[in-house]
Amino acid sequence: MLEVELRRNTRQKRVILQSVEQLGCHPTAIQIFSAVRKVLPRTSLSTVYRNLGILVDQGKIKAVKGTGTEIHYDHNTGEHNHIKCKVCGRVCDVNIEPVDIDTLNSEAVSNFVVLEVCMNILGICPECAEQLEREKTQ
Amino acid sequence: MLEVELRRNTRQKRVILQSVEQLGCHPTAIQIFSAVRKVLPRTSLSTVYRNLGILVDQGKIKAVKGTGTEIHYDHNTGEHNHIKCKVCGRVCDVNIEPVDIDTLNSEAVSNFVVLEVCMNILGICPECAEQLEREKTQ
DNA sequence: ATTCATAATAAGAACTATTCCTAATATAGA
DNA sequence: TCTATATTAGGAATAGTTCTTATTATGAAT
Repeated sequence: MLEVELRRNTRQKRVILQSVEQLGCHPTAIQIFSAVRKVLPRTSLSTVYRNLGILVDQGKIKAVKGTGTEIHYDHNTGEHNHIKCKVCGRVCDVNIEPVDIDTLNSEAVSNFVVLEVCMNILGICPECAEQLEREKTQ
Repeated sequence: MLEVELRRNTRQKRVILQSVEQLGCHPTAIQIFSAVRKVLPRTSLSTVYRNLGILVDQGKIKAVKGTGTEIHYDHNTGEHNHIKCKVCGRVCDVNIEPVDIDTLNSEAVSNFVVLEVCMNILGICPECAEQLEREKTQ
C-alpha cells in the first residue's frame, strides 16, 4: 500500500493559485498577498509564501528569481525568459530562443555540470519609456 | 571653474580594492570584509559595502547580481557571464558568446528598451561533482 | 609643519524579503 | 459526527544590505 502524501485542499491555497493566475504579469509574494486578502482578509503572509512554495514544487507555477531582490511568480510554466523594467519593476515574458543546456554541457563550460540557465534582461517598458520622453520634452 | 568631486584616498578603500583583486574568484562582501580585517582589523562591514559601491560606480570592479541572494564582486570588468556551483556556492567566469543588446533592441523584445542582459548559469563545479561521485560509489 | 573643513569611518540600528516557530484551527477520512 | 493531523495566523528570526550618527582622518590651504 502506497503511503499517500496528504495534501489538504484549503481555501487559502485555492485563492493563492487563482491570484497568481488572475494577476497575470508575474506578481511578487506581497502583490499576491494583498490580492488574496481581498477574498480571505485574515490570510497571513507566511501562508502565502508556504503555499507558493508548494505550488512551485507541484509544478503548477514557476518562481522567477534573479530579476532583483524579490521573487516573482509565474503561472506560465513553459520555458521562457523574462525582462524587468528598471523604472516600474514589472516583469514581462520574452521570447528569445532559450540557451540549450545540453549544448553548454557538451562545450564543457568551465568544466561545470550545467543544470539551469536563466537569462535576465533589464530594460525600460514602453509605458515608462513614453513617460520619460514626455518629461524630457516638457 | 569646475566643481571637483573630492574623493579621499583612504587606507580602507585601497585595501578593499586590493582584496577584491587578490581574492580572485568573485568574493562576496563578507569574504572581502574578513580579508580586509586581516590588514585593518577595525574595518566595519558598512565601510566595505560603501566602498564596494563607490568602486562599482567608478567602474573599477563589477557587481555580480542574480546568482542568488548575495552580491559577488568581480575585478574583471570586461563583459562575460558567470556560473554558480549549486553545492559550494562559488561563482566562476564563463565564456559563452554574450547576447548582443543591439540585436535584442532591433528585434523589439516586448517593446522594451533593452539595457542589460545577464546570463545566470547554475551547475556543479568539478570539485563538488567529483566529491558527489565519490560519495555515491562508496 | 599646522590648521581646518569636511569626507569617510566604526558601530550598530533599520530595512527588506523570506523562512521559521507555535498554539489554534479546519480539513478529510473513518 | 468524531478525530488525527495538516494547515493556519501571528509574529519572531534570519540574511544580506543600507542607513544613521558621533568620531576620525584626509588633504588643501595656510
